Amino acid sequence: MLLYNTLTRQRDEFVSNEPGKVKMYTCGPTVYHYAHIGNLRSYIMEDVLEKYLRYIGYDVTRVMNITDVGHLSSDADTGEDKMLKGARREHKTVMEIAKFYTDAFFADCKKLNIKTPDVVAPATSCIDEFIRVIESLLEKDYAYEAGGNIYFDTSKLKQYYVFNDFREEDLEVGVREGVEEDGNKRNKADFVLWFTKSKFDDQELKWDSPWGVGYPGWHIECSCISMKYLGESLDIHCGGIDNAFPHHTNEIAQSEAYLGHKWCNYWFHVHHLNTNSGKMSKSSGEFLTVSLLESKGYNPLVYRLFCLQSHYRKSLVFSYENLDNAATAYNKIVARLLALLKEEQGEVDQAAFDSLKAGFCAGLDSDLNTSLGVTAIYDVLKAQTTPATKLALIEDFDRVLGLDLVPAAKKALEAEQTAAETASDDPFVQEIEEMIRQRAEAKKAKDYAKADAIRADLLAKGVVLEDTREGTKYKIEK
RNA sequence: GGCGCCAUAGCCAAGCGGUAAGGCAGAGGUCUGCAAAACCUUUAUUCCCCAGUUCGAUUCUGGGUGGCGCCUCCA
Repeated sequence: MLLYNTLTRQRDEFVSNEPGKVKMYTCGPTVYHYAHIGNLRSYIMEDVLEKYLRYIGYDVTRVMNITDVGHLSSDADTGEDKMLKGARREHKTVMEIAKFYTDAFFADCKKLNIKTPDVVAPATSCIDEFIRVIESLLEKDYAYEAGGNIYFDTSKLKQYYVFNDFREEDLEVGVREGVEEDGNKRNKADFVLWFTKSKFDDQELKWDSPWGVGYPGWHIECSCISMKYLGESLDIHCGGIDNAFPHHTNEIAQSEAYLGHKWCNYWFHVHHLNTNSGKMSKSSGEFLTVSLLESKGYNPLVYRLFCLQSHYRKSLVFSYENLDNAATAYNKIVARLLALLKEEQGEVDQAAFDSLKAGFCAGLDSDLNTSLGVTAIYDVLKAQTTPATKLALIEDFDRVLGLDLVPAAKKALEAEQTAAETASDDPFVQEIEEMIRQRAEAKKAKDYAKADAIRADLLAKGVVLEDTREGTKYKIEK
């Protein structure tokens, strides 16, 4: 398959280091708050990538970190740790906060059909590895101590800016409000590997190290966790586009300085979900969560479909209008599948199956074009083939798309059957059926005023009527 | 200021040099007393603008314009 690689800035044919196997790393969430649906867009698209690689036969090992320490809110050592800030806000310990939001994150993932990675490692579980790598970087002279902290020396690298053609003199430090420059740095781009000087007395997470009691910098965790579980070479590293610089740039710097060879071949970056007012972030703007969408009556998988209809490398604007659009599309697909389930199934036509499957793969092979993957669903629904073939294909595609389309249709079918079974002895249902009977008589007698009155009466009781060719059907709305 | 991504109908969106997929919404039709649903048909002479390359450009190149992102909180 072709995959856009931020490192080469083009679509490269994907070739794994070891035939048939893929080692994949994902930057996980910082667990001081709920994930918003913009964060989750990245995880959805990465999930599709992982599932597609498995679909085309790769044995994938995927690792994700949980950032539960070490994110400062400013450049210098004066900022507040985000975890601590969250803890203080909610009067809990840092570890309680981390546990709570880690659980919340995976609960959201489950609702969105995002598979949990094979390995999930909290940063706080790998402190020994961080220290070992930092010690090695110091020995190799890639790091230095200043003002009590350990810094990575970016001037020791042949090429530091791998994703962007930045020139150091053009970088503006402190362009954002509240960011101060750290005077301990030898070079503008240097970054902290280990902090020993915490400005806050109640810093809860501290570990002993050769340089004093402290805590790790932000970037070291991803490098170390990846190497701990996936070894010295990585096939694909995923994350949001905003992480390309400085986070991923720094990961490459420290990892390759430590290893002495190339570390990761493909860099997969998902672009942002925006609102009309710009980027959605944890610290500003509208904060949309999966729970919020659910409370407004949306199936979380509708949001997944919304994301899949766009390409991961395009910024996507969220609006309820567009989400409604996706909801209608989702429900229509499920309704068509429900109709297929009720038909005579027939045999699976292998030739049709293979040709439609090839269409689906052609889309995803082309830099994970999920929009074409969704189009493949419609191609199947419109195809001249048996219901069994169509259902088998949609179920097959769903191994990648994760929309639960056939299960949703089966559930609807079951609900219909259960309703039909229990209907006969439910007095409310008997009443409805009696009224429908009276309405049919009124219609026959062309007494439409009475027929409409009965319909209005039923509507008031929450019963919606539909006249179909097979007779009058009703739905009880809750 | 520097660097990068993007621009296709009312909205979302595909398209990778050969004459504009798909979805949602809309319109017309079948069915219907009406409504709803379902099904069928239909909706961009043109892809932000200006040059250039080419037999041919939405696709490539250069220059604009506009939107978004990054430049030590961020997915």
